[in-house]
Amino acid sequence: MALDRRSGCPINLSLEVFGDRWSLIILRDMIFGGRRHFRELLNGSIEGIASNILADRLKRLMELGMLTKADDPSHKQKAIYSLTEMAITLVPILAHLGAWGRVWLPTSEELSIRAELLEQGGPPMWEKFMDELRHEHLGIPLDTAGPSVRATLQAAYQAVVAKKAADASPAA
Amino acid sequence: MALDRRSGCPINLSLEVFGDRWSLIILRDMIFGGRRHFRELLNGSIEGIASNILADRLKRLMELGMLTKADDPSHKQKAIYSLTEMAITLVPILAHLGAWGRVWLPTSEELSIRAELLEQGGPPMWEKFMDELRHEHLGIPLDTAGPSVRATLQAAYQAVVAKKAADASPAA
DNA sequence: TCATCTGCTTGCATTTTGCAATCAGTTGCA
DNA sequence: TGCAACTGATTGCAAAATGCAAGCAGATGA
Repeated sequence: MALDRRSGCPINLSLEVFGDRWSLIILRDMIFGGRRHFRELLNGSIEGIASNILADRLKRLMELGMLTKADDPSHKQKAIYSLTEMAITLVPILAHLGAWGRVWLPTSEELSIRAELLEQGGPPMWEKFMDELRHEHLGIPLDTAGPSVRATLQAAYQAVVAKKAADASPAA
Repeated sequence: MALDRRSGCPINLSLEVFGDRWSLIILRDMIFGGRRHFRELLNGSIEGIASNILADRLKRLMELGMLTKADDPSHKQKAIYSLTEMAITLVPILAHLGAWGRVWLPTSEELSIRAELLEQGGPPMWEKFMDELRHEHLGIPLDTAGPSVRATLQAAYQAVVAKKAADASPAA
């Protein structure tokens, strides 16, 4: 499935790549959720993607050069999907998208804490995150130390979830 | 037409607002093309939007709070569409989208010059542009002087078109 | 008077989506 | 060895979205 090429406008072409309801959700789950397998993406999706749509989008994203697929040595039927540099450079767009949504839309607190931290971190944090993704997905050596950006975001998410649970049942 | 609310994730909610093939195209034409009327959007769209889709999206964007509609005093049948602050703050996202598309997708030279300038200008230029849009669409006083960002982008576009035409027929 | 323009609707064919069931092969465990 | 669970998908079908062409009533300008 190639691009429609309705026009050569960069915004239009970008929309033709991920201007649908699922492609960016899948990439979001791979980037921020660290998911690499079909089932992880299928069952881990809070939005509830259907398996045929997931299969179709993975195929399409591969054809567009956003993903690659490799055999998982631990299981003959498992496939590992990897982000390409093309997909990794979407991080700033996802950060902006999250920041905008957090301001204007009825987001939930626990799901928007990541967007908030990512916005506060700004371009330096995005760059660090992209380097981590390059390491994970492309095998490029990583020279930064300390906790990963994803782990930091994930910890903040867990903290909000824990706090909300504590608030809901204050009995010790 | 309200949000689906598949989840409270800010990225997901943003996609539910403009994660389709036309909403952002319409906003792009209003923001960068300065279009305010139905027919301008219909006939000026290089991607060729259909009139029923345009009508549906304008209605939806109004319901979502991205646009408002007012009577045009010059013509009893004309309506003027205006961007809200919610839509104006999409400028940085559109800038990133354009920058990403310019790198990774087969854009045309004349249609990507605006994205290039907008990327070079960075956040200061985006802020200036947003102030201009607030002036145009919300009536907020403008204190910056000099040529508008849109005029600058438009002039660059025209220059590329002229250059290409000259290259195609070099005879003086 | 009359062609043109205004925003927008209608009808209909095609495409995309969502949902549930299913598939063939692989694996881990008893 | 047997068998349930898991692997990445595919299939069939209904519902929804999209694309296209035509049309609409009222307003405007010459």
